[in-house]
Amino acid sequence: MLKFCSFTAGTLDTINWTLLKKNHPQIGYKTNMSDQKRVFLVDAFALIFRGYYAFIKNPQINSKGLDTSAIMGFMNSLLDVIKREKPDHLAVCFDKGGSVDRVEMFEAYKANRDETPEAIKIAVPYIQEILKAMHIPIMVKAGFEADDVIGTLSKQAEKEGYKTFMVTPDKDFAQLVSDNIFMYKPRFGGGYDIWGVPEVQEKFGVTDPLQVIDFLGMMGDSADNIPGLPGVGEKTAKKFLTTYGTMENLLANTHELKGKMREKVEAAKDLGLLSKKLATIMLDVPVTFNAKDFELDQPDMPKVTELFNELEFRNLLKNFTKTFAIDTAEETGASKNGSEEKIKATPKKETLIPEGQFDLFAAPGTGSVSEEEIASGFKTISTTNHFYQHIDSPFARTLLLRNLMKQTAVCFDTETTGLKALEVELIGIAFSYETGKGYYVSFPEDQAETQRILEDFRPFFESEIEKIGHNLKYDIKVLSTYKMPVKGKLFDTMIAHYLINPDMRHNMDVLAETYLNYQPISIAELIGKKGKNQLSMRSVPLKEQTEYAVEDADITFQLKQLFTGELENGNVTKLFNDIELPLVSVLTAMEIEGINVNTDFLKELSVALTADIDRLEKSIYEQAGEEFNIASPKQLGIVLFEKMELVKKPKKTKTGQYATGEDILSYLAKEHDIIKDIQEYRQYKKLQSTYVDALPNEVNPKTGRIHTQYMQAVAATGRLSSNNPNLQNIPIRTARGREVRKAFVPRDENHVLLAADYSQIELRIIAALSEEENMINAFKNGEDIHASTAAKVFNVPLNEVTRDQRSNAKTVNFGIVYGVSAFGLSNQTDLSRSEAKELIDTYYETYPKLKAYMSAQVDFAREHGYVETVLNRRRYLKDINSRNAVVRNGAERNAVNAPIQGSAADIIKLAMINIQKRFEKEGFRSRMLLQVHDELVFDTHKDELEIIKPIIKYEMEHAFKMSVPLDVEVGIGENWLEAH
DNA sequence: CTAACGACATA
DNA sequence: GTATGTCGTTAGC
Repeated sequence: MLKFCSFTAGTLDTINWTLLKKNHPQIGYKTNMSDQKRVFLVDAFALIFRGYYAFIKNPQINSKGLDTSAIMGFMNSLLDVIKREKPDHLAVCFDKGGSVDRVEMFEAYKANRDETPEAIKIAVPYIQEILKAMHIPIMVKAGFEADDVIGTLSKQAEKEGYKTFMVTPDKDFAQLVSDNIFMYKPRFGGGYDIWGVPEVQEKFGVTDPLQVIDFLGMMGDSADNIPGLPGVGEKTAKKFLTTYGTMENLLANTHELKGKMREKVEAAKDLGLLSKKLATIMLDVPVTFNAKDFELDQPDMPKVTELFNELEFRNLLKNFTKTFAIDTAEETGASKNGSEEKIKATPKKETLIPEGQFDLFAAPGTGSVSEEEIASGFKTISTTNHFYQHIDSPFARTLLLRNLMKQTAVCFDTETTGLKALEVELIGIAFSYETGKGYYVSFPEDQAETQRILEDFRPFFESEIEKIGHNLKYDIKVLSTYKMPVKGKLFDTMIAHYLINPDMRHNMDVLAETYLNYQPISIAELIGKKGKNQLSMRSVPLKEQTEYAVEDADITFQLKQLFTGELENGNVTKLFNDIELPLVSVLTAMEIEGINVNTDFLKELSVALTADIDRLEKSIYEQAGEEFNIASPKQLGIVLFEKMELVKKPKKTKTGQYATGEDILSYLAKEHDIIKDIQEYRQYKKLQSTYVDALPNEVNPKTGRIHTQYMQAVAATGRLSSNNPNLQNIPIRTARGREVRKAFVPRDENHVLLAADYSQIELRIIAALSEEENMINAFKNGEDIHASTAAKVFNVPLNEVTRDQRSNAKTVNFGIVYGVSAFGLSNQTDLSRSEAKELIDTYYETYPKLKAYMSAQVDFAREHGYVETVLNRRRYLKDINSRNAVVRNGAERNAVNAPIQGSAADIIKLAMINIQKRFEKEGFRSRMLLQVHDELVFDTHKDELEIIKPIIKYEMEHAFKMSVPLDVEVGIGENWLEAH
């Protein structure tokens, strides 16, 4: 068999040169400029870690629950190198047992690194298996780090006349760079940078790459725990290097330094020399560069295929086979270059649309795969044939509408001037109803004209045609400000994916990359990063607006086709169609409605709070004997525990600060009166900053009301969440906090606020699901469940239950829902650890079926990899079979909690949909305003009060039938607090 | 200017 | 022990 390296130099030159020019016009290198032989040494762990963290927000979990992120990341990088470079010599270097020498020198060396993530640990054996199958040599030397192995091999290869490329993102390697040794730094998402001597000189401000060692020694490296010189960072290190050249020279001339810096550096001379040693890559590892061993050979295709299949690396396998296929083709002379081969695989269609010509009926072409795609692994707009048309004349709009009306399903996506749906202006709407094809209708700044153009499309929006979108709630809200209703069935790809995998993120960019292997134009590229200097979409040229907007609609349209099947696979189609999609409309209506807030009242409240805060501040300063920032946990910790020495052994947080949380302070309250003041101060500060002062700023100037946003695809259990502002965490527990609720008032004097609460819904659900008769009967008899539990657990008559007993029973009842542990319970109550354990044991004896149910949930999760709610909403628990007990226990608590919290969420969502339906059917003037997990709040017209009250109660109590009755308490008042 | 952290508000 | 979101401080870019 021939090898990769058997191509003619000419062909390779051409390909690589084009790639390089495309990605790095500033770099003059090619990896194979001369006839010199090339060897690539790959730093395995660095690439594995990098790959793992690249996927951290979106871990790659295969159907067996294996986290393959690290393997995938590494293989992508490796394959990318092979594909680009066709190296003739290549080896992959691993660490084994860390560096014996360095640890001898400095005990803390790499000591404070976090525990290696599980996914990385399991990755190594897989990767080594794959490498073996690919016939790629693996270099490991026990007691040495990969750095040292690579360093030694590079220098040996250089002597033998090779050009060496060290494939690693780790800047430490810069010290090895020479005329024949280069760093080859893979970039995220494909591409790479090559650092030769000039690059190293520039990046580190050195004349000789060896000075990189001095540089690292001076500034230190927290990842490797190289201490460095105190007070010396990047800037100072560069300055020193320019002046002194080396660490030794600096240390010999410290008398030239000034002030504090001189003191610090002089005191740390030994540390400096040690740091330099630690940063030095060893060049005398007992390994030998034997060119023959490193020659790249043909992979064992069946074996690699088997491994990739096992890991479910479908795209990677395709990619791998493709790389390999080109090579054989070239060897046999069947094809001269890669792109020709690709074109054959996906022939171009005949339909060519002349630039600028208006053609609504054109079929999209199919693209060839370009070098850029090979580079990043993702398709992009420039590698994909597409037909995106800007629509800007009345005639074109007429034609577009005519075509839209012929469809059964159309995807649309609005472009606007910002993120607040109810305050933005419409800039454009993209439509797509066919893969690779779409249209962009743009709107002028003149709002009257915008309204007129939009009216052209009213027949479409009001039609029964299915509307596809990504986060449709946003688009519908924007259109509502132009009085344009959106009717017909909806399909929201964001919500579809939320049901397919609730633990993932659902931005369209991620979905496009994951499901379509396609990287969309990034919004940041178009209008800049958010925050400062971000441009409006209006400032983007229409041509680019069209490409960006229609691409989104096109992708969304394609995702819908895929997700229809995925929903079916997850058995959540019904949940999607019957609950989540109808809920989109309900939430849209609630958000548009908003709630009335008495800002004058809040202003008064703020004044009162300020007075109290000032008083407490003075008192605290006096008792502490100094002024400091009480809001800074860091400063507060020092005052309490170093200056005042309130306690012998203070608790520390994970970052080494003194812990000053509420639980610690309550415990300390008996030690000193200052604690009480601090607790009060904290409470009032929180109230003022988060609620009293913040809420008035959230009032929409047009409506005079507060419009929260409900996030429907965030909480992994199926709950909603609320933000901008969060109205699901308005205070209620403390007297002072409760005042804030008085600010939430009815829309006018003809209305009152109505609040309807499920009583103990989660406990009722767990009672019903577990079929625990003892608990079910207590609910059926309308007993106080916590008192009833106390009576049973402490074996006393119901009417003799003490307050403490009830309180402890209540804590256990809640704990059960969260997945109790004795440790957690004893923290929450004044019980000791063993008392807590005893209480839990008795509890399980009292309610034996509860225990059985919980175990059954865990078993189910272990077997199927997920748990589900009463409406089949799934939560996947990848860690349920983890060997790490802490991680596994966490997953087990989720297995118990998710179905309960999630079923409660399902039930209130059902109730909301049914209530909204009846409101619309009967034409009530009352409105549903807020949802707070187990509570709904309404603006109720006084005339409708008596009709609506029983309707709400009935719909909530009968939303879902269980063996336990649901109970809803309804309250009415002139503000939210009164309504409770 | 941004991100991480600690603290704390709710169900 | 579950699920969230927001604020002020602080460290790092």
